[in-house]
Amino acid sequence: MSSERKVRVRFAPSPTGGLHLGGVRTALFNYLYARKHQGDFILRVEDTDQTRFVAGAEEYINECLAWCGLTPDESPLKGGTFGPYRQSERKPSYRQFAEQLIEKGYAYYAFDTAAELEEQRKDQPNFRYSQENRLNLRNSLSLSKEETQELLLAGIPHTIRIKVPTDETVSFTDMIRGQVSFDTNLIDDKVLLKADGMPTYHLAVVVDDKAMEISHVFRGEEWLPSAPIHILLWEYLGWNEHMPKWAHLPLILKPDGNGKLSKRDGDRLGFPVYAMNWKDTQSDTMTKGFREMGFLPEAFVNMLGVLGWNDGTEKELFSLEELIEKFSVERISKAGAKFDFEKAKWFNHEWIKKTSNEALLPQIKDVLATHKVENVSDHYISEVLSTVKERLTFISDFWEQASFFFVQPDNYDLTAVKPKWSVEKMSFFQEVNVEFSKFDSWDASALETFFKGAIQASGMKMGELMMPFRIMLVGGKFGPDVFQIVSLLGKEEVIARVDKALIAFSAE
RNA sequence: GGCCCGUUCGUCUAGGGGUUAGGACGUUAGAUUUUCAUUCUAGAAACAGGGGUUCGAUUCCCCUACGGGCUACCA
Repeated sequence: MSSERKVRVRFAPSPTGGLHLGGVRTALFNYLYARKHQGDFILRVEDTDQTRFVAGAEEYINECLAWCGLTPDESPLKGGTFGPYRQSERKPSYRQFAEQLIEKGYAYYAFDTAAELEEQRKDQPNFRYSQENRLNLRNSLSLSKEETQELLLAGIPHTIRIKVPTDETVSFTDMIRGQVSFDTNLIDDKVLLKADGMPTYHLAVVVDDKAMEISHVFRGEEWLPSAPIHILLWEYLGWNEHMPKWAHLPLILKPDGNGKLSKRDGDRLGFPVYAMNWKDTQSDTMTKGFREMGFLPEAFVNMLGVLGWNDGTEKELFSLEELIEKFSVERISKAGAKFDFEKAKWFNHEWIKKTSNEALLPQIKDVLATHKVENVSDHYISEVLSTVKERLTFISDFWEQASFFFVQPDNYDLTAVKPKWSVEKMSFFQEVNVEFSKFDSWDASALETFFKGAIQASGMKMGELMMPFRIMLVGGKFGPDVFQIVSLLGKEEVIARVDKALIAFSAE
């Protein structure tokens, strides 16, 4: 948080509830650019539209960013020298700028009510409030000065609209797309200040970005069509030399059909779309998040970082620090990217493998706790984790992959044992169990040698006894190497499990 | 409808006037693991179409098609 910094970048979500993948990626690219250039990363909340404001959303956004490691230097909760960081708290300043534009002839009062305009649109589907028809509508351009004053003094509700010029071209350089041009005749006179005195996004971003000395704007491609409005505003307000550089990020698209990825797609296709669980108190619905699903923040950030960006090499696994180091705007692709949950899972798998047991331990303990497993030593959990780590896609898979290390199997896959079960096998295991009890050092390879030797001595086949042994220990045909399991479980436990299973196997 | 942006394997992408068009996810087949998963190896799989420019175009230009976005007193 230092105002001398040249690069100041902001992430400005609207607190409608939940933080979408696309939102996090926008935040990430903002963050990467800021850090890459030793600049500031700012969180501003755009809550001008009260009807869409959701309580608790601000804290939620903060938590999401913190989880991803994208902690803002300035934010509504943290403060900073350019506050306030909530748009709704900046209300007084907006009107002043809108009126300044009117004085300069770049904007005007419009008295048409929402209902009247609605009526117009009914008749003409292509209706636009623009230079073509603004003189036929009720505003300070078509009305006389006196009439306008009268209406204003009478307190008639009105908006302030930008007066878009005729026959001009607005062009600008987008850091991702290059030169982009718009014909002003095709741009409508957007509302700048609403009848309730609140600014629209168009006025607010420009005023706020100027006030907060924002140097670079990274936002979704959906904002490209309104960029000319913003550029006009920067010029009209006389701030041309402070205008930020623009970068319109490609969108994240639905995996199957067409269109932007939405919350509904996640529900429909069975994957999260929000960074963290979001509980909508109004509808009392819970939307699942990546965090709660068992994603590591490193994997989540990595996945988003390379969705529409790469460093030009074949490297795909990046930590946040590496992303900062390698990041360059020029390498952001122009086309939208369909979200692929399979690949997202792969990233998580890779990151689980990369992460140390110590770092994973707290989350593993949480998983165990949900299954009422407590009072297990960290050392033991860590040992178990080492044996099953590479089998995990999500942290929550730990239970499925390793529950038998903590609780005895209750059910056995008897169909795999029973048909070939025999008195010989029964007595083999009884004898082996006796031998087990005589072991002093409980070492995996020594046990393996012993067990295999015993099988040979019995004259039975290896496979006929290995499989039942496995099932005795874990309950089914799965899991890591048998003797690794044996050694981890410990002498007492193995003997107990064999005894227990023997009863189950011989029962009818 | 209008405007803007885009288009390389199914998906994410690398590449770039002359390449066997590379990688990853997924998929298929083998190997390993006397289980399952992992892992390893191999395979199938792409330059939207049509015109130019050029000795040569997937790469540059134009058109078409397709996809996406925007077209609110939402952001």
